[in-house]
Amino acid sequence: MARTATMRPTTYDFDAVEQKWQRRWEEQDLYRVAEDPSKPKYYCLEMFPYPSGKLHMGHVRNYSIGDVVARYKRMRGFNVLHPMGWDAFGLPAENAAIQHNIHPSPWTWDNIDNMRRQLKRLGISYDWSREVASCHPDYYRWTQWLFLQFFKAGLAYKKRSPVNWCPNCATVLANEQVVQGRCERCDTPVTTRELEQWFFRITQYADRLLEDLDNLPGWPEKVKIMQRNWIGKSHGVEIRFPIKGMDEVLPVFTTRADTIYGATYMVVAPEHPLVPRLIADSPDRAAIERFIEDVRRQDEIARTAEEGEKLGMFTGSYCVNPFTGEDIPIWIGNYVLMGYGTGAIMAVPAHDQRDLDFARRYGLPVRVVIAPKDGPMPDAATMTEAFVDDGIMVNSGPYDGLANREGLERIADEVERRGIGQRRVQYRLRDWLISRQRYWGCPIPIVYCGQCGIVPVPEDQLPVLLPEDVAFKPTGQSPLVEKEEFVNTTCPHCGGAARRETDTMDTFVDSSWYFLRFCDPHNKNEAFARDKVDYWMPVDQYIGGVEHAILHLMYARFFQMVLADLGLVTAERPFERLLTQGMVLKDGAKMSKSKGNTVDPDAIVRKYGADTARLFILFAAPPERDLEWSDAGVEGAYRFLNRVWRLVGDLVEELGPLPAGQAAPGQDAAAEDLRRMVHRTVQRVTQDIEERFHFNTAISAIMELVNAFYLYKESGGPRDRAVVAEGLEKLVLLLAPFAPHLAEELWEMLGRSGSVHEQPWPAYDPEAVQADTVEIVVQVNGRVRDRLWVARDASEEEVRAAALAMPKVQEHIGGRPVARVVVVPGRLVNVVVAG
RNA sequence: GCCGGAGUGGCGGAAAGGCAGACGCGGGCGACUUAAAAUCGCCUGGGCAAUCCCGUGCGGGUUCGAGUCCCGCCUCCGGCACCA
Repeated sequence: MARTATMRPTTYDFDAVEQKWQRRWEEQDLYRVAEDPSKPKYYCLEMFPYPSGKLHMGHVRNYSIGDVVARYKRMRGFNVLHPMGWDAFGLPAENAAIQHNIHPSPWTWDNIDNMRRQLKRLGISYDWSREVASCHPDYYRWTQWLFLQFFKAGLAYKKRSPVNWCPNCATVLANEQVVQGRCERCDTPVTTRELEQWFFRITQYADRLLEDLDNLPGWPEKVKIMQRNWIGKSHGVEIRFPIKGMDEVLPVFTTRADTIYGATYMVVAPEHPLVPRLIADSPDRAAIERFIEDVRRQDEIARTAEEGEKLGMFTGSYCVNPFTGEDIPIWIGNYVLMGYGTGAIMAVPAHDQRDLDFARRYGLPVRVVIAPKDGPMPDAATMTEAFVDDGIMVNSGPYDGLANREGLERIADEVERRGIGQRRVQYRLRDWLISRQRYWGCPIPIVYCGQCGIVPVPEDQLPVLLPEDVAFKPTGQSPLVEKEEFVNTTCPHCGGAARRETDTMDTFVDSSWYFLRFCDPHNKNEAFARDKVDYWMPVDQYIGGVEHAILHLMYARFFQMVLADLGLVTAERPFERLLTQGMVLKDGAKMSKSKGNTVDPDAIVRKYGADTARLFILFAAPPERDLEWSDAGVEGAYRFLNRVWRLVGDLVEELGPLPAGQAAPGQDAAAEDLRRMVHRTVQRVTQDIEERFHFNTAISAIMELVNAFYLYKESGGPRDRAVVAEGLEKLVLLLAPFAPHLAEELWEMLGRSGSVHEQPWPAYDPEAVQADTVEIVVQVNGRVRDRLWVARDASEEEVRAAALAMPKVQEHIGGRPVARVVVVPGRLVNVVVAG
C-alpha cells in the first residue's frame, strides 16, 4: 500500500532488540521471585545441565520449552520459580585434567561461565540469583550433610562388593564407563574385584517407590513402566533343599514352585558362599576353581555379548528334592547371578529356556511336568523350546491334573506347612552404590579410626573440602589417595590418628536434591529452610530428556521420600508433572560430535537471533516427539517474526496510537471476521498450552492470525481502529512466551508501558468466537458431495431438509430410498441410502 | 527375547470417530522492480482434465462414517536384557 511507510526496513535488528530487552530485564530483576503466600505458586524446572562447556540443541530445546511454561504461568498470575544451576561434578572434568593438564575446577568454572552467557543470550527467564553449582562447597557441604542424615537413619552403609576393575588403569570403573566389557578409555577387558563400597539402602523403599508411581498421573506412562520394570517386583517362594551328606540347606528362589517335580538339577552362582564346601570332595576341584576364576574374569564381557553362552560344571554334591525325594546334582553355572534371589536356582529345563539350553549342553535330564491345555505334549527327549505357558500339572504326584496356577499355591502352602521355606517377594532393584574412586566429586564425610572404626564427620566440621592443589597423573587413580594432608586426619571421636574416606559420591547424589536447594539457595545454616521448601515444593512441571527416566528420576523420588520420612520436607513426591522431551535429530540421527551433524546454537543465534531459534524449535514438533533440524525451517521462523514486526509497525504507523482494551463487534464484515479470528486464536493458543503443551499448534494458530491480519490490511478497506488495536494487543501477548524479546519490542511499539511479561494472559469472549452461520458438510453414504451454509442455531430438521433439497445430493441418491439421515449439529449431514 | 513409541504429500508436521494433509518448508505463477533480492498475493497429494476415482505401513473387522476404535501382521526408533 502506498500510504504505508516506505522507508522502514523489512527486517528488524534482532541483535539490538534482544540485547536491549535482556539488559532491561536484568536491570529490573524481572524474573526474581520470593515466597508470596498471597499468590498461587508455580515451580517450573528444567533438568540442570552438566557444564560440558557449550550448549547443544537439546539444551536449547529443553530450556525453550521450560521458558514457555514459566512465562505463560507468570502471565496467568502465578508466582513462578524458574531457577537454573549446574550439575558440576563428574568425570569429563577429570578427563580434561589428564588430557589438557588443566585442573577440573577452573575447567568447570570456565565452562559454567560460557554456558551461563549462552543461556542469558537465549533470554530464558531464570531467576539467576538462585543459581547453584553442585561442585561449590556451599552446595556440597549440604550434600555431605544429607549423606550423614542417611547414615544416621541406617540408610547409608558400607559393604564389600564386586566392582568393575580395569587392570591397565588400575582403577574402578562405573558401569557407564564399561563399553562392551572393555574400559572406555584404554579398551582393556574389564574384570571384577571386591572392594569396600558405600551404598544407599534404596531397596528398603522398593515397594513404596513402586506403589507411589500410581500417584503420579502427571508423568508419562512410558517412564512409569520403565521404573516399574527396573524395580522388578516378583512374587515367589523360597525353598530350602537339604544338601546330601552335609548339615546344610541350599535355599532357592522360584516364581514357578508349580514346576518343582520337574527340577532335575540345581545351579549355584560361581560366587555362592557354599561353593568351597560343595566342591571340597570333587576330584575336579582344581578345574572347577579355574572355571570360577574364568567366569569371574570374563563376567563383564560375557554379560554384554549377546546371548552369552551358558557354561557350568558339576560340583560333585547333591541335594534332595523335598517333594520327590530324589537326589539331584548341584552345578555351578555362569548364568545364575549372586545378586538376585538366593544366588541359587532349581533348574526345570522343560519349563525354562535357560535351564533347557544348559541341560542340552551338558546332557542333563528333562522332565515335563506341565502339559499344554490344548495341543500336543512336548517331548522331553527332543524339545528345544521350553514350555513356559500355563497348563495342567503332570508327573507331579498328588498335584496331577491341577491347573498349574492352583498347584503353585498348593505347593507353596505345603512348603510353608513343612517349614522348608516360605512365600516371599523379590525385587530386581539393588541398593544404590554411591562410592566412586574419583577426585572430582563430593567427598564422603567419613573417617576411619583404628580404635572407633567408621566415624561420621561431625556436622559442624562440614564441609569436608576437596583439596584443590592436587596433581593429575594418568594413573587412573584418584589424586585424593596420595594427598597425605587430606587422607591423614584425627578421629572426631577419640582424637587419635585416622584416615579419611578417599572415595567421592556418585554425581547422581548431587542431583537428587538440587530442586530443594533452589528453594533456599543461600542458606548458610541449613540445606534448606523447611518453610521455603514447603512453599515451593513440589516442582509443578519438570522437563528434561528421557535418558533420565530411570536413574535420576528414581533417585530423586527416593531422596524426597526419605527426607519426608525424616521430617525435613512435607511433600513426598518431588515432581508433580513430568515432560520428557524428544531428541534433536539431524538427517534422521541424533546430533553428536562423533557423527559430525551438530548445529551450534551460538551460530544460529548470531545469524537469526534467540527468538527465531526458540520459535523454530518449538514449532517444528510437539515437545515429546523427536525433532528434525531444518535450516530452511529456521529461515521460515525468522521470516514469520519479521512478518509480525512489519504488521505491527505498518499498522501503528498508519493508524497512530491505538486504544487499549476490548473491542466492540466490528464495524463491517471484514472487521468482524478479523475480530472473531482474534478471539478464536486466543482460545486455541490457550488450550494448546494449557491442556496439551502442544506449542507447535499454538504457534501455527498465531501464524494463521497473522495471515488473517495481512488479508485485512492488504485489502485496503476501511479500518476498524478498535478491532485492530485489540487484535494487535492480543497477538503480541500470545507471542510473548514464544518470542519474548520481539514481544517486548512490539508492546512498546503499540505504545504500551511495562513489560509485556507482566501483563495478564489475554482473555477471549466466547460470544465473539461464534460465527452467525456455519458450514455443514453434506455426505451421501459417507462421501462428501456438497456443502451447506446454515444459521448457527438451525434446528436438526432444518438442516436435514436443506441438505436433502440440494441437487447434488438428489443426484447421488439417484431415486433410491433414504434409509437414514445422520445430522451432527454444526458439522455435517450424512444421507444413507441402500445399495 | 521382553517392554514402550512411531509409520500420513517432495520434507517437518495438523486432524482427541465427522471435509485427510491446518501451519511451515520446498516448488510454481503473478504483483512491485530497469533487474535481482526482499516483500505482498494466488496455486501446489496422485490419477494429463473432471462435478469422477484413488489415497494415512499391510490384511481383516466394528460403525451411517475410521488416520483415529478392535483383531492379526510388517518396518523403523528407544529402553531393559541370563532377574529364576
